Amino acid sequence: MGHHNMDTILLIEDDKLIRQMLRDTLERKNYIILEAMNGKRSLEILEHHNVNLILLDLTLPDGNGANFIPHIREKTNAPVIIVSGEYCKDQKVKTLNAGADDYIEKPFDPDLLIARINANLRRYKDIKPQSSVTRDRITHIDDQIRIGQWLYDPSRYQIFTQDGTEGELTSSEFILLGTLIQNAGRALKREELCESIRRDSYIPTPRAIDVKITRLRKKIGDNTTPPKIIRTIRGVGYMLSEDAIG
Amino acid sequence: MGHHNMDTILLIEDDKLIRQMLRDTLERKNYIILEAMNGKRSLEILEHHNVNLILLDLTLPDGNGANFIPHIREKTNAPVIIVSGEYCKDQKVKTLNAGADDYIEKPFDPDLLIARINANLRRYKDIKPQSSVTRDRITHIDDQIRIGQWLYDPSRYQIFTQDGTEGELTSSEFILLGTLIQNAGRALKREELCESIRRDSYIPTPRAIDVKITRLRKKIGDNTTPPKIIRTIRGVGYMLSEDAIG
DNA sequence: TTACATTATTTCATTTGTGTTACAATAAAG
DNA sequence: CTTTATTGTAACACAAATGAAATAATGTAA
Repeated sequence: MGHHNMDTILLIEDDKLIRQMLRDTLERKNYIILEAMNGKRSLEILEHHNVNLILLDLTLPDGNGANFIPHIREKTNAPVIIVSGEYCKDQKVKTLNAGADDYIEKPFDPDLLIARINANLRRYKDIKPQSSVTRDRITHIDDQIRIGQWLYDPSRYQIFTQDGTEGELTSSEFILLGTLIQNAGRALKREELCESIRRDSYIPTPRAIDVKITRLRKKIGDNTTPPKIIRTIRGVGYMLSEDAIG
Repeated sequence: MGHHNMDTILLIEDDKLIRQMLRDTLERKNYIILEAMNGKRSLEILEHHNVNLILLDLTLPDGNGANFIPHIREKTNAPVIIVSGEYCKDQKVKTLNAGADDYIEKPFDPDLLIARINANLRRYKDIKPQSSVTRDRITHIDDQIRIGQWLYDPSRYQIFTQDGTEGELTSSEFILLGTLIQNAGRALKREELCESIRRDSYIPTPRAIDVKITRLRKKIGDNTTPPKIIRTIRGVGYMLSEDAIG
């Protein structure tokens, strides 16, 4: 995909006009832009997207921007460039110590900003060759599928044995199993599995998946040690064995 | 940490004012917004980011929006909602056939738009388990890669021999190997390797890498003296031999 | 060769990750 | 509303992985 320079920049800036100005400037240089009007939101965005560089305003409605740097660092190592309203040497030192990578004052020359951004991106890439996580396409199950000694029946939201005996999966266990089946032979992280069973406005902790997996294993009879159908991928999550389906 | 509803919406719309209006409306509902002013750029953005839903204007500078649907579908299965300037039944049918999921006309009621968006997101999630972007340091190697006599399989977080025998790498050994593969032919400093496997808030001593390398060499069968696959670069660190991969 | 520096390997206490149960919170059913 | 089923968290036991330290082996320079 040889588009060079398609890096993503997250703008954390409360002033809408400045955001818009920055967006215009940077989009002209072919960057992909994400905007956050405050610190809290920026963290939420980082939870969902890989960004290559962050422009961080110091005066945010929910606190001094510098205070967010540690939280940003928990989520990404992308370079953080501070955009400060007025020059203040103490503050500069303080923010750089806090983990910022560069510091630039308003008003700034657009070309200078671009230059700084490029320099930081270059440095970042030298240290960490890293790109966005790939996302496999997942197909919908519409036919019955054999899973172990069971038949997974999407139309009835339940599993059955050959002789018609009905399983006892709850709906979320059924969905979880479906997700595993759709991705058989691929290790799924707890977070991915969480997504598949989450109810609106509530996301369980990753450990809740362990409990569900335990129950699921028991109900489908995956009782060898270690389990053969739903395998544990230590440090990652779980994977349905390809041998188990058909 | 309930970030529910933190879905990402890609706006494909040439009119800046409408883009801005949509952004305002949707950001108020906590969606993350990406903007593309034309079809070509939208495809580039999709190359880099996972989006949950797409709002597609039909009148774009580089062609009718409907023509982009197949290209969008090559990159994502996220629902596409057409935003049309004027109502035209033929066009509606045509775009829905082309793969759009919903159709809404300008001018539209913001609440209606939100309702349609939510409905489509819900439907999409019923079908596809959605993995949020994760930030772990797992390699982004997409395909299996030969390494020595092994096959490095990112989807299973494990290495395998030609005949399917499974390796015994731990997840961090697997990640370490991935880092070496990504940088094959380049000597990596211990500090760099530390980075790739470090757990949150803990940085091991560089010597810990030696131990991991020893274990890794043993497990991949790199047992010549000196080792040929993972070579020691004295005074620097380690380097994966380019001959070993393919 | 020796003397020194760097890396390899083993050991083992510590840390981390997972399986499981019990229970509380929540949703569903009567 | 009460009862029941489902669900997720907390707690604990256990297993695996990890890395610091000690020791052995190897490379390097003189």
